[in-house]
Amino acid sequence: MAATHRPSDKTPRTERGRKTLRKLLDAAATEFADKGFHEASISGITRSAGVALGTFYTYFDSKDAVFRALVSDMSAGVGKAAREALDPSMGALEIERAALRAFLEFAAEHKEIYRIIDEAEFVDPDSYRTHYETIGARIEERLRQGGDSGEFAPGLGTPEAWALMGMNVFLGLRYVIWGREGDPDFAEIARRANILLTQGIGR
Amino acid sequence: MAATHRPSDKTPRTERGRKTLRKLLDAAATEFADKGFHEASISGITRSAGVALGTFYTYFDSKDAVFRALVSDMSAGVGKAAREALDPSMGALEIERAALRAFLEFAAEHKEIYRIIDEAEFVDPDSYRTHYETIGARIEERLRQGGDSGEFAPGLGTPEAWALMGMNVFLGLRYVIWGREGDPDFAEIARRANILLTQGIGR
DNA sequence: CTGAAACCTGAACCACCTTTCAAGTTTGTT
DNA sequence: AACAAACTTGAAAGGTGGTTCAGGTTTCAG
Repeated sequence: MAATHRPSDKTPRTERGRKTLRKLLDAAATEFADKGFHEASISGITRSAGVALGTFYTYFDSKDAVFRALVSDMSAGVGKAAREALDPSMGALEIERAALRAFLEFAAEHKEIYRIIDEAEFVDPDSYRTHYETIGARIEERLRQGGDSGEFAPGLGTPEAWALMGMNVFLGLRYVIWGREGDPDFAEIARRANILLTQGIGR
Repeated sequence: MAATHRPSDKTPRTERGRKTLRKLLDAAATEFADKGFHEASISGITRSAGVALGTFYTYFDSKDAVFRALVSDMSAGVGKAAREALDPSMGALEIERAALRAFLEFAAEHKEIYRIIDEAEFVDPDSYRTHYETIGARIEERLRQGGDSGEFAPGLGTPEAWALMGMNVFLGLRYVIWGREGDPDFAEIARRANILLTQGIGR
């Protein structure tokens, strides 16, 4: 049990190697997003990468290993996108609205990434949990700062952070992944979520 | 494509048959929860149910079929638990607190159910989507009634319902599935979520 | 230029599992 | 009791696809 996942250094040493590795990672992202982990096949990946089957094992120890590599790449990508959309000069509330909007837009542009991270719950539970715990901690920190600055109520903590994260994820699921004709746009969704956040649903 | 899933009536006609079907469903729930859909095997299910391999196919057309049957069973179970915890005599806000608390308690008692429903996103996307859309519609209806009675703000709709559902699901993930030593209890979580809901996070 | 390391190739190996089926047993009805 | 329908059995068919490997090609430091 408790697979150790030592890196088992397969880092390429030549330019050709780095090119091939990149082709394999890109092909794997598409293949996993299209078919899901189990329906995806190594031979599909290598075919679409334009290399022979055996080449795959020059760079990865297994099908699981390439999936893990992909998840950690992508989880980092989400964090980066969020950081770039936020500006410390904004007010705390404004930050939350911008974060949700950035998240929705990012998800819309990278639906494939989201399917892969979701499937990590089953293929690589540790990365999945780490992914959400990292984001949750970041939100919690923002709530705390908002409390310090007097914009938010004091005493907000983990439960509020996870509630907010869940809100955002489910709004993404409904309006990005399952979006329908006639749905409000992302800015409108972010605005309504923000109202809910400020005032609650009471009258 | 667009698999039709006709029921293909394999309903048992004798007492013995009904017993066997139940044993298979229970065994399947455990097997899928323990190992996930793809690692689970029919032979594992039949072994733990104490019947021969071939018997499985008297009751289900395929591995997918038993999974679908399980998801729809369990989705119904969640709905039933919620309905039983709610009483129309409660106020609208109180209903939301009771609903979250009932949900958390149900999840705690049926962790296996949640892993299975999550995996339906990949194994049987239609059931997965139907599951959340049904619950979302139910929440939306409650919000609307709260609006009519004057307890909630008017004009609450789908976005608010999905936000609330996401809140609940993620609180369940964090405090039920990934609960830690020293976490607040479910009543406390429901209370804090309720405050967030009434007053928002503003001061 | 040259040799060793890095990289590539694809057929074959192999472990695993879903599904089928023909033959036997049990149940319930007439 | 007698018979048909329901149910059970487990061996084996049939497929799939991850992984290995021995031999060939390319790269690059010295």
